Amino acid sequence: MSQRQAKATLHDVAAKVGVSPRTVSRVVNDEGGFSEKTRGRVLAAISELDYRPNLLARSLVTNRSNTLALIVTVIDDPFFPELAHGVQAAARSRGLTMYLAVTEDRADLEQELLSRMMSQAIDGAILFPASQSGTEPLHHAEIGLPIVTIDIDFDHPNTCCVRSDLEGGVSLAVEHLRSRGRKHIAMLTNGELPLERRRRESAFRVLHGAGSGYGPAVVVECEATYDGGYRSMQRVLNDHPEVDGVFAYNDVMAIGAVSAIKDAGRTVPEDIAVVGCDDIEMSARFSPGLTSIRLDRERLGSEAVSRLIELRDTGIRPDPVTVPVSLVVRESA
Amino acid sequence: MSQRQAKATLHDVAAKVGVSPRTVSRVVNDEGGFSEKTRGRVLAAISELDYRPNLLARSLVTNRSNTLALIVTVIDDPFFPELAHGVQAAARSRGLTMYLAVTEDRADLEQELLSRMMSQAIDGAILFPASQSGTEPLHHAEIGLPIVTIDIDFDHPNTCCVRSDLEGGVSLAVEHLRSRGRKHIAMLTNGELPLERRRRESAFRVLHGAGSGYGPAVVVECEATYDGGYRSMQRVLNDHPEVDGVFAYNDVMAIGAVSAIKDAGRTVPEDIAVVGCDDIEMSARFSPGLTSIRLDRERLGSEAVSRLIELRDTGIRPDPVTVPVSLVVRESA
DNA sequence: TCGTAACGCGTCAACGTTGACGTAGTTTCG
DNA sequence: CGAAACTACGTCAACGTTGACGCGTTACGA
Repeated sequence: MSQRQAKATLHDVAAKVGVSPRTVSRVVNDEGGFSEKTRGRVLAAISELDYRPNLLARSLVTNRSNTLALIVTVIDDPFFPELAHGVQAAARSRGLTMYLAVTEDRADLEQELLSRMMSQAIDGAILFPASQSGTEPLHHAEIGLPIVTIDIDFDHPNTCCVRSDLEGGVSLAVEHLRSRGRKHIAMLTNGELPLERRRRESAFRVLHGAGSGYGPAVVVECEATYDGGYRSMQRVLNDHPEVDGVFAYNDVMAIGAVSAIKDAGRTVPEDIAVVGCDDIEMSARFSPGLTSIRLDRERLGSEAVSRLIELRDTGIRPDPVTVPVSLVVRESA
Repeated sequence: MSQRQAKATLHDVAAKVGVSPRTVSRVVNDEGGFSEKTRGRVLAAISELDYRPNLLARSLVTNRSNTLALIVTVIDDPFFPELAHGVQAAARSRGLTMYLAVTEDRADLEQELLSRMMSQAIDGAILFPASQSGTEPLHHAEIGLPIVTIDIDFDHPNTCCVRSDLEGGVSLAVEHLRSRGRKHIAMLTNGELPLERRRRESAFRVLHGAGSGYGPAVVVECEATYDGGYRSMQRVLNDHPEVDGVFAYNDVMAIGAVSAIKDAGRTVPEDIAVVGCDDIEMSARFSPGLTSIRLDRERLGSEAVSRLIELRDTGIRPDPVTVPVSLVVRESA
């Protein structure tokens, strides 16, 4: 038997003070239009009854909840928790609460989450789209859920994109590897990702492919996990023994690759130099320290949040941004 | 100018079909009380108008949202994402959606989140309490938010606790270290944690303290981070050179400790054996592989979710559970 | 044949809040 | 001194849904 005392409402407070609920509402929202004396009495009653506004009812009428959601594919990859930090900080500084939701990289789950958020008057979503998600998120954008996507531009009015300069990252990585005397660079990438994300692959091919004086470009696709990196590195070692430099799609894969290289009895960076991407915290602690392309999570987070708010408030598509990346040199390359 | 077409409501569907909104509602919720013919026409209209129920309005009247929140202190520590997996799986299998929220171990943020969830008719929260959170969560439980806590028992009617057998874990770890011939075991623990979590410290002192034939027990408090583990291990190396075994509060700290040991020019496990706790995924990949006390996230997740639902539906406090732990032996001890 | 139950549906109020608007009473100012 | 503006409220409907209840038809068993 839970002795849950019924929650106090505006009416209860109003009755206690002897004013109308509307006046209490005005005090709660600090709208003005009440005397100082009334304000005092209302506030007293509020704290006495432990009144808390029902955000549900409020959202029902205002169609706004001051809540945003960050929807990511996985949280195993430490990059996403770190991104969540950035988003949370930006959201809080603007008075918004952030919820985090995980799609497990499944389009149906993504769909379901977006749908749910729409009908819960979540103000908007920052979405890292699932591999197979296609254009379904657009449907929600069309119906009115403002969506800011990360890295992938959906090119839709109620949508906006915040990207990292991944092509720039590819250049930084490849040029760094060259400056270390590497001639044969392989790229470990993620084949399940949507076309947009393949831009870095193109960038790599341009830099390092046939006709560049280097190459040919070795590009291996694999899952964006430690195991994926490990196995695809094994393949590279086997099929392309000439490779002396590796650029991985992300740090988790890079760490897997380093393990594979070590397990094959070769050394990093002497035999093969490795550069990752994301610069997750762990990379600095890994041994050897991982050289990586750093993505600026703070900046990504704040740009995404501010664009989401703009989208919500004006309905006008903000300009997309490209956040610069940087090279962090450690021992692995 | 976003061309957001107004969302369709029950009324719109009803008007289109020529029945009352109440009947449409019955079809949507599959309550029965309508003919097969009506059902068909309603469903047709629903898909034609792309009607989606407004969960907000529904929750306002039913006081239920089929949404639960997992509130954790941090997401940097990989244990929490892994726990989130367990909870998400359990929640989904019961038709609930999980949101994840982060308190950054701040009591005020925790407070705010709970408060927000209450007024958004979130069905309940699975809470990993912040260090300093005191008894404030109880306040929310009192007003009606079902809360399942992890590891820490608040002992309140509208609350329930799901624990790991951490004392058992301490025994497993200490006995394993002894079986490896270790005589002088240090424990790295987290001083900021609430009293309940200190139980493992007591367990350790009993097992290894004065009078046990071993000891004296060396217990060092530090932050539950990599750096915390690193620095406190440095202190141990300095102040207690006789120490040949270490049990850390969690794997992240253990990994920091291993790094400190290596940097001091000593070896793991030869000079000092290290056992962690949690058995996060990374521990298997770390070199040397970390021996650790494995907490069962799947089980924790499903126990927590089922208890939360029981609490919500019956209002009766379910029995608390203690989930067993196990020892995973790798190279570090 | 009639009473009764089941079916299929409608009506109405309520959930707790805010937007739009109205209205006394007071102040301001030309 | 009268019109206008302002202050401090109150009233009412609406947001979109569901719970409680009612009512006319049909079906069925005695």
